[in-house]
Amino acid sequence: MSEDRLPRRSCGTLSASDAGDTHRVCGWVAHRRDHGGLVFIDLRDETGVIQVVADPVAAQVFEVAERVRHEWVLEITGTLDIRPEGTENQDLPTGEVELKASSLKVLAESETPPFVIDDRVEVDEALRLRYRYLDLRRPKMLAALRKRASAISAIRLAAEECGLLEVETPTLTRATPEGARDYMVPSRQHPGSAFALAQSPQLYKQLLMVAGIGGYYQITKCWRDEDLRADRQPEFTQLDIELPFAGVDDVLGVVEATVCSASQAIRGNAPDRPFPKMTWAEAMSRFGTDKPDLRIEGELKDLTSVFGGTEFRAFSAAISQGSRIVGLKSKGCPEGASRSWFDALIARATELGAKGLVWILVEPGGELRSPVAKFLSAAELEAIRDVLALQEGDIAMIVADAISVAREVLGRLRVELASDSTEAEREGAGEFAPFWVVDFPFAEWNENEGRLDPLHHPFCAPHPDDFEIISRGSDAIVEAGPESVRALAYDLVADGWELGSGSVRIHTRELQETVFEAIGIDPTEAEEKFGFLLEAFRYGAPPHAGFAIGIDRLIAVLQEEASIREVVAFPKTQTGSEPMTGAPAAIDGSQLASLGLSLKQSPRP
RNA sequence: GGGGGCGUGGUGCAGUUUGGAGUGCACGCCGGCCUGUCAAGCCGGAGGUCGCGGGUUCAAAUCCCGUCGUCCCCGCCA
Repeated sequence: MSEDRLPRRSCGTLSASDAGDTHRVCGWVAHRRDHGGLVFIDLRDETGVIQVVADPVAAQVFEVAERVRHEWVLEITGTLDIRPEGTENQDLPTGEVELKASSLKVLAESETPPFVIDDRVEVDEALRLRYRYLDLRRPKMLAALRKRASAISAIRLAAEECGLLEVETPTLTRATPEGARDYMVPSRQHPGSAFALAQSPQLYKQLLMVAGIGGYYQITKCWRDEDLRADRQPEFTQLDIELPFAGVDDVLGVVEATVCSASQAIRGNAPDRPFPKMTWAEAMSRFGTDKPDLRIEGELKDLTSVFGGTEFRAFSAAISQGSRIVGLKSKGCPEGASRSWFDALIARATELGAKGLVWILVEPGGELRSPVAKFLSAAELEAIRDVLALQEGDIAMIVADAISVAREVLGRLRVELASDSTEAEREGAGEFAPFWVVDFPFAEWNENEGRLDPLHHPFCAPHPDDFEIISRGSDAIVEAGPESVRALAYDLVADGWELGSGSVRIHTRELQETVFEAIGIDPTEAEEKFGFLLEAFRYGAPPHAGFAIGIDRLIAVLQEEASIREVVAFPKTQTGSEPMTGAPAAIDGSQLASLGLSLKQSPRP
């Protein structure tokens, strides 16, 4: 309005200490309450909401105030008053004061939005993504973006305090032969050739170690053309770290520093360091998964010894075939102890690959109820109660199967049953308690291909204690049992999420070639695919180790969101499309021509 | 590639099991009243291709087949 106008004040920052002065605010109409003779407007900007009062005494202001609608953009100047006694709003940070408008200018009108911009209104996610700019206008979403930014800023600071140098690596790179499918980028200058969008900076960061970088980090986008989940987007952000002359604990220390700084930024507190460690073997045996959710009560227990001399045929037969009997306690069942609930539980176990499932319910008074109770001796039942620490209302689930199957099935049920109950009922809900899973197996048997695959990637160093086995090749690994042959590889886990993984790397050509051989990559193939890395190792590569954290996941977990889409400004749907822009879109004919491409299949209309 | 959930005025739902007139609830929207509200309140009103296509039937939001979108999961994600 006036030429020498006041500086813009943020709506959410006005307080009693600003009262009595004239202020100028700009923002969106969050709500309007028209009392006929008095109009209240809640004006929202990125910092919060301030109540504006339009009084008929200021006729011009009042006339406009009666006309404005949701989401109109206004510039308002007025005096900040302490609210009349009894009209303060405790629920609003600015609830002690209100702006008495002396000037009200409409900067932009708005059509009625497709949904109300309010944290409390639930909207279909497809619609939110279609109008993401309106979705992001919701205070909760803006706060999520702000928390994300502050966490990333804190991470950079922590990384730099650890002496790391941020180095950018190419995102247009060469397709990696293994791992995820690549997003391909055809090149106009090289018809018939294409770049791949980087799945991770893995090889580049190792080359930076050879280059002599004292310690590297990068916060960067990575791309993987795989099917999506709540915790997976086709493009995601990774905190990538690599240290020269470093061992496992050096890396874990740096990662802990960055994770704690992110936690401090978002939650205002950080977990104790060092984070607890658990071996992969322990995670599998106690929880049936390599990313256990420790908030859930109940662990897997091996009950095989309990049934050494059992009369129960299903168990005795299983044991004689080398199967194990594994049990798991669950805290009650959500729908009471109905027969149909247990039937569904058994059906689910079968679906997950078990041959069957035995359940035992502890009834009020302590009696054990089970369809197979009559086949089990009193001593066996009491041993189950004892080993699983069963209490009234608990359910014991018992699976007799190959150890890997029994663990897999019970590990899944453990998580699925917990997600049926509410968050509040979970042990330790709300805590951020990350921990390390260390000593991952070096490789796993690929049933389909009939060969060993690296569990992490082919650049992980073997565990020194298992090096001898690996050096004798794939047959020796298979003979020893792939699960027992370890790599110096580790994951960071929290709340059942894999937040990141890393390893000590191989840094000599000789060992790298040995490892390639052990996992079935022959020298010709190795030369073609990773020749540049092997070549670099000829010129003095330092021992090095590193880690990569999924930033989207870390931030989602820190904000206790179930999906990373809640902490990504413009995420894609589960089918990898973007409802707002319509991406991906058909390729224009002239673009195809300039790339030297033709299509075999027309895109769907 | 596979399993499951959802799709009904602008939004969120109920209705679908057991076919019978587009029936209902809350919010939003439009109009009116209203000077202390704060997701204001009261009164009135408008607004529908029940995702789309096909089938069964005298009759389909409802049953069947197909398809699209979306969410969760399996496979996949070194």
